[in-house]
Amino acid sequence: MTKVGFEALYSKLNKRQKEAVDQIDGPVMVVAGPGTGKTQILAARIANILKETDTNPGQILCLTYTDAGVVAMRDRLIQFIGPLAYRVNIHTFHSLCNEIIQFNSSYFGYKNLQPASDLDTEKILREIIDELPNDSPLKRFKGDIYYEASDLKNLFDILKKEHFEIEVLKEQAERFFKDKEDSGDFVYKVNGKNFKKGDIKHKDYKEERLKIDRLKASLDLFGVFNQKMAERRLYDFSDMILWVLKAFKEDKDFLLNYQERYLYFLVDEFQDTNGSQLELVNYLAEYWDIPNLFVVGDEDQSIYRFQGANVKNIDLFRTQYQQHLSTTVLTDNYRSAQPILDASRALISLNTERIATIDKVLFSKHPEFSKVTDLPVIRSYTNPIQETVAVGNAIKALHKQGVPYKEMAVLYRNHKHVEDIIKYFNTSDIPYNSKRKVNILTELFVKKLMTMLKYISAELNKPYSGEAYIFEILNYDFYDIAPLDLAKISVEIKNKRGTKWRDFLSEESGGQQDMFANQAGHGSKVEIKRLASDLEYWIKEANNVTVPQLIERLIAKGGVLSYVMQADSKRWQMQMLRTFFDFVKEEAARKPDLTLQEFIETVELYQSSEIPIEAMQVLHVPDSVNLMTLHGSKGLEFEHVFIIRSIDSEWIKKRGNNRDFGLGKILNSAAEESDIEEVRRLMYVGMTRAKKGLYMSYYKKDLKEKEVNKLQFIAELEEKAGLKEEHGIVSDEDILDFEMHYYQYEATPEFELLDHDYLDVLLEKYTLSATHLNTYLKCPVTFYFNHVLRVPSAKSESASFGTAIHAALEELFKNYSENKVMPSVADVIGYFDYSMYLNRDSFTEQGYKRHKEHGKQTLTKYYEKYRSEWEQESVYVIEKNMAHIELGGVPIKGKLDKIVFDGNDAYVIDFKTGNFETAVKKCKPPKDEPKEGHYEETYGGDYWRQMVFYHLLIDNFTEKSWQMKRGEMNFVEPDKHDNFHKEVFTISHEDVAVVKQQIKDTYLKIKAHEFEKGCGEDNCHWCNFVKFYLKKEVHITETLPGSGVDEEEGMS
DNA sequence: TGAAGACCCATTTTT
DNA sequence: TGGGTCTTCA
Repeated sequence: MTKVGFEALYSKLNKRQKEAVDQIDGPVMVVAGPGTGKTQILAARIANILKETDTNPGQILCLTYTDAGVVAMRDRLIQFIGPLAYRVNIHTFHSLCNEIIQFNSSYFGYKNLQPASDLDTEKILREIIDELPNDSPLKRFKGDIYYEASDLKNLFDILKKEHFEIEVLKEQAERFFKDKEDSGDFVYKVNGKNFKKGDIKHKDYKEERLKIDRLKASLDLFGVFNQKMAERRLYDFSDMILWVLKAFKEDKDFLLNYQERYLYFLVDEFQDTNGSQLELVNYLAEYWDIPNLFVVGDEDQSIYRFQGANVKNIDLFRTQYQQHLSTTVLTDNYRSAQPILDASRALISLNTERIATIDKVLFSKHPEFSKVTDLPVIRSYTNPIQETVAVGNAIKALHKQGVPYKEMAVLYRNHKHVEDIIKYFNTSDIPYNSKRKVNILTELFVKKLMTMLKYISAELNKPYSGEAYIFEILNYDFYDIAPLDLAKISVEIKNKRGTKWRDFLSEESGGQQDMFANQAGHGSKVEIKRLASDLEYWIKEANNVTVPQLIERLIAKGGVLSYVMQADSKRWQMQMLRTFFDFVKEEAARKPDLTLQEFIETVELYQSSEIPIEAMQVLHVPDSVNLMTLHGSKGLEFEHVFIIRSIDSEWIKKRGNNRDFGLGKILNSAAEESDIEEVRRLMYVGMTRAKKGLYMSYYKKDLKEKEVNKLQFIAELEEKAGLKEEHGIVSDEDILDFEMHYYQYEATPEFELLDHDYLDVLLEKYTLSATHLNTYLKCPVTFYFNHVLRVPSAKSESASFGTAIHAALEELFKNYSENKVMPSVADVIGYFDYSMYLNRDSFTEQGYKRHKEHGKQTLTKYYEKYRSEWEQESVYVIEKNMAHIELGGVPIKGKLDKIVFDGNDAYVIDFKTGNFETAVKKCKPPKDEPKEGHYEETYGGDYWRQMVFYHLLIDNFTEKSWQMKRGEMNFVEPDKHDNFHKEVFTISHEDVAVVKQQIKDTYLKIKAHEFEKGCGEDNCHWCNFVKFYLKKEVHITETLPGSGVDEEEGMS
């Protein structure tokens, strides 16, 4: 190892760099353009201080924003001063604050403060919202959650990002609104148009008011939130600088402790929330009349405003220390060719959010690239596929010329922009590095583990309650069991009524019986035995060990680990496994007596709250092309840089999106220009990553042939930097070749059915019902698994809730017709509670409480609304079973909730739980010219069909000569405005004819075993099952969309 | 012409 | 969920 020392490295600095380093006293600001060596300056400055003064290294505090920055800083410093570098305090702002909090936690009033997880925060917010008064706009009952998810997100964002502003701005905001309203020039933005108070409609005005009200409510929440966090000895990362600042303000001794500790402060750029980092540094430095402060930064590269970074910080700093400040501008660029620097400067000069007096004209000083004269390239392509293929081809060509892959990068605005490129790289074997965060909870692999845990937990709590999971687990590729054998077993089990999967499996593993010796393949049998004994082992172990231990055994004992070791993407699978296990351990550390059930509920809470558990998916291939977002590229450099998908609408988002209507957005509703400047800086950062070759591209028409606008910065570059756009052309052959691979992914799932003779036997006595008909029309694959193989399925919370409501109503009417006395509300709620109790195992503890409360309220309102109506009805039947009915050779059956009679005239009533708004489209008949693939328009809505089906049942019911006059869907739950709804159906001849035909067609198709083609919907449980589990290979980024449990409609 | 309905789409990232 | 945009209907 060559020994490097200060002198040697110092001599390599240029004049301006030396200037910045040499002045060792007083505040210094270094404005450094890209590629000018910021880290080197920081390191050299520290080295110089140590050389020129008798300062102890421990008295120097160097602050940066990221951990990566700390590492880079330390490495650089080692080159200058060797091991001494370890004695210099290099911190991130956060780690410094963390240290202060930990060290002084008693000052903050709490011992053993812990950082809060996102879930803690979520839980606290839920609690707060639960405590809000019922008329609060934040608390609206929606389904089974007591708040609007988007509100929660907004709150969360406000709390996280803006809580500095809040205290100050709360008052400001209110004054702002009041003044504006009073003066009449409050400009409301509604549907993208501006309105003044005079010409705004009442409705729009109200919407705007609502936003303000919500905002105010959320501001009030903030105080409560902080208090609750403190009670639990938790702190949010975004909280902690606030806490420390407060401590500095209040306690001068506390401050003194830190001021005496450090003599020099060096800051690597402020990336903070509205000046808090600057404020923190000021507090530390205020001890000295002329502080030894050294700050480096580039206002043109400030691209993290969304996370708090503010261009104004650097300006603020300058004005603050004006008097003694010496400013150095670094203009010697050691990275890029001159044409790249010129072009990027031409672009960034258009920004106004810059330090007015400093115009950084950069000069290329790179020994090799400064000689390069090639201009940056702008290319347009006809469509995105052309662009993808062209970029891929260009990369291949460069590699052929000897450019290593790792010296090339593809930069883009959003992650989704790179998906095509990845497909292209995969098909043409170009190695690439892509670093992105993946939520492991949505990954197939983790979902499989979770299902196994759910099975174990269910069986542990109540034997046989996990039946619904077994079929799925048996199909996992952790074990080598043939799907067809499983299908057969499934049917056999169903035929032997009362037999449970678990019993069957343990018999198999015990080897006492050989049920399927002749049918199932021998290989499958061995594997089934293995899995069966594993499952029993885990269930037994679950009683004796902690959750992390159980999961450890799940991984080690079963097929999981060996599967991972053999998988193509070992590294990624292991990474997921590790992240998942770390998470388990963390949860267990938080709550030492964690039960499996609790752990599962926690994970489900993460999922429902959309809080990710992230693993960094790093495909580390040594020499490979770098794919990253423009944000991710900050601080890096590559010989050749491709900036793709330069489309205006993709880069510059329209403001006022629904994700947050935080203070910033409302107060700056006119600040669109600064948005554009931020994105222009992003482009600038991207461009200045290139050393030698810079290629920017866009496409003219999207895949729907719609014209798109190119990025305005491209036009600016043409105008201001004199770059010429060229049209890129790709050969048809290349395009075709790529498209072939591209569409391969879209293939519909297919799988192997049981043999036809066997299916015939199964379907011999098949009778069609309305529910079955609906299921088949929607998705034959689901029909096959649910109604032919009859795989046990778990009942969802909402389905069980529906059952309980139905049971309560049934009991009500039964009692009334038998005793002629209307049961009281309390009675009805009693019936409901009893049914809930019977079904309590399909609820979580909280869900059970919530649904019970919701049911109580709903039934009370419903009862009050309809009681008098019910008392008018004299003759009716409840839960009428209609079987052995034949319709043109098709056996049909059904169970009707309630039929009210007037002589032979029958009025059919069906009770529906669930959201009225979403049910409306289910009540519509088919259209004459349906849109391709549109379910309701093609076949009509499920509820409509159900009613027509009932009509057919009654018409063909030979025992009685009833006539169905009317059908009615009665919605038990009111809509948002608390109105109850009935959907009344008068069934026409045409309706009857249509459904008759559907029944016949469907019956024939069932008899002909047409089950292979599913609906292919993203959230279809069984289509996903076929797609992901019956196919025995796993793609790295493949995730399983939708949840494992399907939504039940509660149709009876 | 305006209202109502259907449909599509939901950054960037650090601690 | 909820806004913007495009389509359909009165």
